[in-house]
Amino acid sequence: MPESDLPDIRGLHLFEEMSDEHFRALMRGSYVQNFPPQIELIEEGDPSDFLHIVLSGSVELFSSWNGRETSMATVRPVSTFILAATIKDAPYLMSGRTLEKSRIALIPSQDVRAVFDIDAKFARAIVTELAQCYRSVVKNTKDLKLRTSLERLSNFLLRQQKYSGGGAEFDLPLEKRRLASVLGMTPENLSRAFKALQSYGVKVTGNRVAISDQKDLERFAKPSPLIDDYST
Amino acid sequence: MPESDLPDIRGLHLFEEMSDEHFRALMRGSYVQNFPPQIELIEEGDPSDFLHIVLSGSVELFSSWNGRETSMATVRPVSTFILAATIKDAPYLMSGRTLEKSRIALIPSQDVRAVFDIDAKFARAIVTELAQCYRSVVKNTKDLKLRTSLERLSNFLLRQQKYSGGGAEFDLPLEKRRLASVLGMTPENLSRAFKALQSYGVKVTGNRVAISDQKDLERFAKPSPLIDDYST
DNA sequence: CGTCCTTTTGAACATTGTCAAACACTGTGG
DNA sequence: CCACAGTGTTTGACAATGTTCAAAAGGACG
Repeated sequence: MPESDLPDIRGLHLFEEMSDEHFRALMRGSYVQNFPPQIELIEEGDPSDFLHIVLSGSVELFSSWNGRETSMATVRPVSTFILAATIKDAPYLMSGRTLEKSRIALIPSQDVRAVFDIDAKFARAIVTELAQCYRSVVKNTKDLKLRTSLERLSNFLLRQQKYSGGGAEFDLPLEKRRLASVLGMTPENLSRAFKALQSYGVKVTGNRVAISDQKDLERFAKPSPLIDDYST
Repeated sequence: MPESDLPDIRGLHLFEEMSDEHFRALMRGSYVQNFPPQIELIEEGDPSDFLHIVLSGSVELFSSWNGRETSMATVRPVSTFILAATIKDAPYLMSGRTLEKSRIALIPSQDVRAVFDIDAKFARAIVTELAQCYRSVVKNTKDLKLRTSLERLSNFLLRQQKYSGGGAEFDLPLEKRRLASVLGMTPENLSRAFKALQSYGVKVTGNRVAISDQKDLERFAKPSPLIDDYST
């Protein structure tokens, strides 16, 4: 592991408060690697040998069953993925592939578990991160079960808008086909959903989204902090 | 907290390995209460003052949005719920109500967090439990996004059969209307789905399910350990 | 300029939800 | 014991939603 990568990793919530000694112990067996786009880093069902950290680029987590595939989440820098599998020493539940050229750190899972047991600060950070992940998935389930696809799209746009600074215009950070998969619908259906949102003042040109009547869209989308807030 | 309840709680994975001293510290501020059926114990959005443990009976976790409601999970003895909210000191994401007469232990969230920081065994147990919960929700999301309602029902039946001992006949442990909500469909749709499964050898009489052609149902349902196994 | 891939559109189809009514089951009070 | 109310379940007709398939249109890139 090159020295130059250490600060990025050390700066993560997960590693910020732990002792230097334990941090070095973790990094000793770790390494950092550059991957081209569209590389499958992990496959669901594989044993969880490494905790992964996205240092740059982005990684899509997805799952397959019976010939179908769905996008579960997108991991952006700097954050970890498959923490739960690492902790439980259980097989991955999701596959992961790079979306673009990405720099990924790999930390041996058994080291993570070992340091967890001797460093209370690290343990606290892990449990906080994991609780955060859990709550995100619960919110996603609520989104899926309580809303129609049009409502999911509307709220996605509002979340994205907020994340992009809150302006009336912003860019979609992913392909529409993958957005469709994230939202649990087909690309065709998404295309029609965008069209249907025109009546609420949403205009889409390529990846650019313009919201002309904020209040109207919000009245339709009815965003809720218990579903749409990333942080809490 | 009556002495007689302590062994049940102590026997939970979560509290099994921690020191006696810390366990007593946790129990000091806790109490146990009996609730009649259909009592709302917690409401989504409320601050998470207590970690809840179901000692007997059962509790349904559900969520609402825009006048709709969906059942998220059923908690059976002896297990905890809303662990993530307790850890993060964040509002509940789900509401909880008793389904039957139930005995519930309440442990102050701040005590849980305090003991977490000083008892490594307890911390380890919490993180394992939380990782387990996380993986359950991920599996549920895969179930929802990758399968049709008929496939979800089929796999639910196979899981339930396994859980009931594996015999060709078993009872549904919940009302059909709630099963429908758990599976993300309407009661009417569930009723028709049961009828459609007749062609795969599934017969339903009241709450009793009989599977006459196991292989045929499995060929249709295609259960996967990465979606349907509770334990891993 | 072609080629490849994504996105959009249209039409047919499948699935699921809604509404209303009938039916079944349970427990109550006469 | 039975009538009855209340609730859960099933059924049918219909509407809304979502998917599939095929084809056209648009963009990115050599």
